[in-house]
Amino acid sequence: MADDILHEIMEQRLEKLRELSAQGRNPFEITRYDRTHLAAEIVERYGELEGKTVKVAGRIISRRGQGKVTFCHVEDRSGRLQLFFRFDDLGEEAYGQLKLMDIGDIVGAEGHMFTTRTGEISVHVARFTILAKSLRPLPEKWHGLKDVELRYRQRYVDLIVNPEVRETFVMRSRMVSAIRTLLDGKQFLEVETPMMQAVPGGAAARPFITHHNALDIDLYLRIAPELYLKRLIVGGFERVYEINRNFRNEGISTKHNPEFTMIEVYEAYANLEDMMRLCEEIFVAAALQARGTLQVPYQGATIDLTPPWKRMSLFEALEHYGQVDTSKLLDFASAKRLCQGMGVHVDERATLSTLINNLFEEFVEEHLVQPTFITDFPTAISPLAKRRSDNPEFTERFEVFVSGRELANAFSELNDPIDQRQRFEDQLRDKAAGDEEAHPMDEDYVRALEYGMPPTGGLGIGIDRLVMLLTDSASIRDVILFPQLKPEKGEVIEDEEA
RNA sequence: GCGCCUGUAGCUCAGCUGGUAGAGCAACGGACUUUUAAUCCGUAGGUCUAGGGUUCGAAUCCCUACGGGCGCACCA
Repeated sequence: MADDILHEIMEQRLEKLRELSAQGRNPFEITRYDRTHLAAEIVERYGELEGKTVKVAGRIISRRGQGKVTFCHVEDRSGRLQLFFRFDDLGEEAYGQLKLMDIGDIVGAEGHMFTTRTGEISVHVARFTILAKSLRPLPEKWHGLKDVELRYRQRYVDLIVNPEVRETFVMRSRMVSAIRTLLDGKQFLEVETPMMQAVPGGAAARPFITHHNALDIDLYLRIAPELYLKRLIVGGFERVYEINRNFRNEGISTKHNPEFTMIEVYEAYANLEDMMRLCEEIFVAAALQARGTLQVPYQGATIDLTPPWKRMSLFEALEHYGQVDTSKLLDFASAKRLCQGMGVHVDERATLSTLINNLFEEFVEEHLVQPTFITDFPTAISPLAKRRSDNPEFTERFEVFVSGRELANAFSELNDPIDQRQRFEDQLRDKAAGDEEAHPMDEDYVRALEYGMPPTGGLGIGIDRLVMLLTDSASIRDVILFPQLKPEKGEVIEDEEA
């Protein structure tokens, strides 16, 4: 806050800034600096650069002064490099400038390449310029920034001082890029569909509500792009995908952030089998990009992503791991009795879906460490999936579990408009019975299906969870740059309208 | 929403059954012309998250609030 009393350290640094300005060297007036090399390039190509002059720029992250000679490390996006300053070379005035430079400052330096006595590749600085003054002290170099609250709130500091954090987000970006490359190569089209929707569909979740003033209507932040992407299949795109945020107004945990990133892929003339192969391919592409191997360490275990992955139906899994009598799981009343009989928690708001989910979490999930397709979900909990032709009580659907966690969900898409309308109506009955997350009716979506949608396979993968897996991160907050936290004091905007 | 843990200097942490706050790093001053967690000497730095209470006396014990972590519930 501007009215806070400035701390002593900041006051000292402001004084240095004033001194620089007085010398006509106000760093904040500088607009560019021409680098010749990045730090990592220099180290890599030292053989040809030795003795040559280079210009580098970055943040000063350490300093070892030794009287008439000073060593610093400067860090740019590629890595770090040592700078060597010597009184005899720089002269009194330039060497004296070092007094005005602090750890954290952004500096440009020019000089020839050499190796110090201890063998470190360094720039023998002939000229340097402070390009931006850092007024706040950085956390300590040795222990870094550990306070998780500060790490999430001030991610910029976390990124400066904790290199593995930077590495995680670089890997995230490269994984997403690898997925795009894979899909683009298969002639999928990346599209963008509405974030603000009048009917929040495509998943079972509570939405965020927002308001459009000019139209004077409430809109919902999307909980999934699914129904719009399938409209595009109707429209003839045949292969589409979207990588973007979904918003769900639910609890926050190590596995849940209110906004999270999903990829959804739809392919016409493809079915569940095709989605299984595509899912495996996407995981493989991301893993090879991020780790260069399909044997990935996760929280002490080793996950083998080599296809083909294990397959097991939902009910097989319940019978196998929990000795659950799955014949009782086709309607709510008997499922409820079964759960009560087995001592499994039955919430007041429980639905058939949540009961099956509870049983699954209780008995099965923890066992699914290696990647596994769980298939054949009941139709009652899969309102957008096509029925199995051999048993209409079940759908052609799978979810992927790795390390006890759901990472993907896919089905052969329901393209029969008559059945789809019926399923929505069933959902409306659930809603009337108190299921807040029952899928709403979407008349326009049914209308789209009435024009005819080819048989289509669809796949959704939670990108954040995939990144967690491939970066060995325990919390979703470690793979989201700015995870949702309660606002800091003074950060809440007071409602000034009315 | 519930339970457990947690909040001390810019950062990382000590501070025992209550006696009014300490280290390392960072900072500031000094020495040091190839260091790398540089070293050595010196200096400064705190409404102990906030507000109540108990007490002669509270960072410490109690209550409340706020923030954060983990687990549960909800969900992906």
